[in-house]
Amino acid sequence: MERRRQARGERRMAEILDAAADAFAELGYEKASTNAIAARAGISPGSLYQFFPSKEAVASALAGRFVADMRAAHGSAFGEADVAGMDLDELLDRVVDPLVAFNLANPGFKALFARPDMPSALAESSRPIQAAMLGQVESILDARVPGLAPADRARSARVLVRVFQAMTPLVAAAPEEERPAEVAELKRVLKGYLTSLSA
Amino acid sequence: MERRRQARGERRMAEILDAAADAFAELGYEKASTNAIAARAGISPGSLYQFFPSKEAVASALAGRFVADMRAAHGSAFGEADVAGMDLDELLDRVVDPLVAFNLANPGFKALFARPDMPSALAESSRPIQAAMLGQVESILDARVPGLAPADRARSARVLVRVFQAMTPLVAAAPEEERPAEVAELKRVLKGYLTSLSA
DNA sequence: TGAAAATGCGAGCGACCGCTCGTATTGTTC
DNA sequence: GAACAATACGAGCGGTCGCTCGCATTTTCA
Repeated sequence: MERRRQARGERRMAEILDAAADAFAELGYEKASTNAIAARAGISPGSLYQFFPSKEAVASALAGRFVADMRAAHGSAFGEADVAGMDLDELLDRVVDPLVAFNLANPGFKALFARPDMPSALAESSRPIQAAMLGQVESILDARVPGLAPADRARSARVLVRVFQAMTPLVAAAPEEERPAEVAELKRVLKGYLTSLSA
Repeated sequence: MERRRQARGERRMAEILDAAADAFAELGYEKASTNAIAARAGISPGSLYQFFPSKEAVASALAGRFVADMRAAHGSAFGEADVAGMDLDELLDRVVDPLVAFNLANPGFKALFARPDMPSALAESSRPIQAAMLGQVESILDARVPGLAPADRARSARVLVRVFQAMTPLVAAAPEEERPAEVAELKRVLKGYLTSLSA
């Protein structure tokens, strides 16, 4: 079902995803109309549909690109060093800072991944990264809190991811000089919870 | 600008708010159309607009009713007893349990309050709820952590409310037998953060 | 009892949505 | 350069949305 793409077409697709990320960030998924996305990309509505069969497909492709970008930029920082022995503050710095930076650098990201009411195909696209993040967090938990039962570990991982997702918009919305303080609070929440788990 | 209402009109307004709460809970704010709300209330679209000038006004009135209901049901538990001297676990029980119960008993509530990404129109309508919650939490913080600077206190209140908002859907989505465990995790997060603030 | 006010109706307006289609242009292949 | 695929256009389709308006019915009150 794949059609032959020209180099120009590949470029167009990237431009469309850029425009979609912009529009999603500024307007949210629902209010970012396909015509508006096309206009931001400097093309006609019809041209958008030369490359993506639906609005959902655009979002899905954008989600895929976010996943790839995140893996490329920060994937290694997640699970490589000796998590078990590291100072808790340092561990939090190593995990939280790159993720916060990615969220700030990609404002459209949260519109696609931090939503409770997502279109089904969109939820499907975001499942890999959700699962990956949960898995990484679970492996960290496994190293830091060895006595945890699997069900409790899974639940705690969900809690940690959820707290991060909830706090990130607070960080992004804060004026720039307030951000370090907001990030510190995010880490404080996570640290308090992790400390409580170890006790 | 107020018009004279008959008793029937007051009843209708309550029915419309009931229908709106239903529709918001089931469909979310955006997809709950005013015609659908009117249909659920058993009236015509025109009749709905006899009582509310816009969809946002319906949401705003519903938010107001939620605040009143919450105050009536659990308001006393929030700020009356000696918050300062109370055991932290007991304080959390007294604050969290009624709020969780209210959320579970009023499924439409989370569409107005516990939604991480709030459209601007909705944000305005739900501000009374947010303001009420922040104020209560700030007064508790004032009693429990007296050394906190006003700006830090406000920030911490935002963090606590945000965490609660983020965790509540997790509680609501969990199967009934899992809920106590999820609530316990919610309290654990809040306790860890509060403990960290006092240190 | 009769006029005025409040309540009730529902077809439909104007705006916008995701998306299509006929057609024109550009690029590739031989 | 001819044949064909890929790219580009934009008016407009079918549909939904929040909301209106002309008009019928019920209630209030003098």
